[in-house]
Amino acid sequence: MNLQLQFGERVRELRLAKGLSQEALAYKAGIDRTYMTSVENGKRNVSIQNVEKIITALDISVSEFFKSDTFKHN
Amino acid sequence: MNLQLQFGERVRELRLAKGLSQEALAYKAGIDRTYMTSVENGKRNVSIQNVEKIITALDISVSEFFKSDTFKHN
DNA sequence: ATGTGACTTGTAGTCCGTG
DNA sequence: ACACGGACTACAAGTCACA
Repeated sequence: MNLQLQFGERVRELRLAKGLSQEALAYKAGIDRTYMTSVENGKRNVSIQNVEKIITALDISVSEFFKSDTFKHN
Repeated sequence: MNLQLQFGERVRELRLAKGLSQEALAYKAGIDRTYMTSVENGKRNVSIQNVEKIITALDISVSEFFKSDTFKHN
């Protein structure tokens, strides 16, 4: 069960690429700052609604978000 | 909030392509049969761990699962 | 600006049925 | 085979004090 971890890593990667702080991204996504921290660190079993909020806040499509090699292995 | 709906549709699409029943897929994924029904119908805010379980049961990578045009719009 | 532990409330997810 | 409902338990959502 590590999609949870991979998701967090990918969020961090894209967030940093955009030069945003966790706080700024959390605000954009409409979720709590400390919640964003634990999501990025793979500590939360995020729901698909929050997944959508976060991906949207990253200004990327769901398809692009999961295009990374990280998600290519079964 | 419609990633939830799109996810369900995509699950159904791939499940039917594999000729599986909801019951068979649910069993493979290790989740409840009645739950799979409501997931496919977009009625549930699925957690990322169950997303992973379902995608894995479909014998597809996460990246391939979300490659569909359904997930390309922001 | 990031991370953690602890906590309450709402709902995810299960299990029993029905048509 | 699929969809739905009621009753239940497990756990995610959401927030806070603190470092």
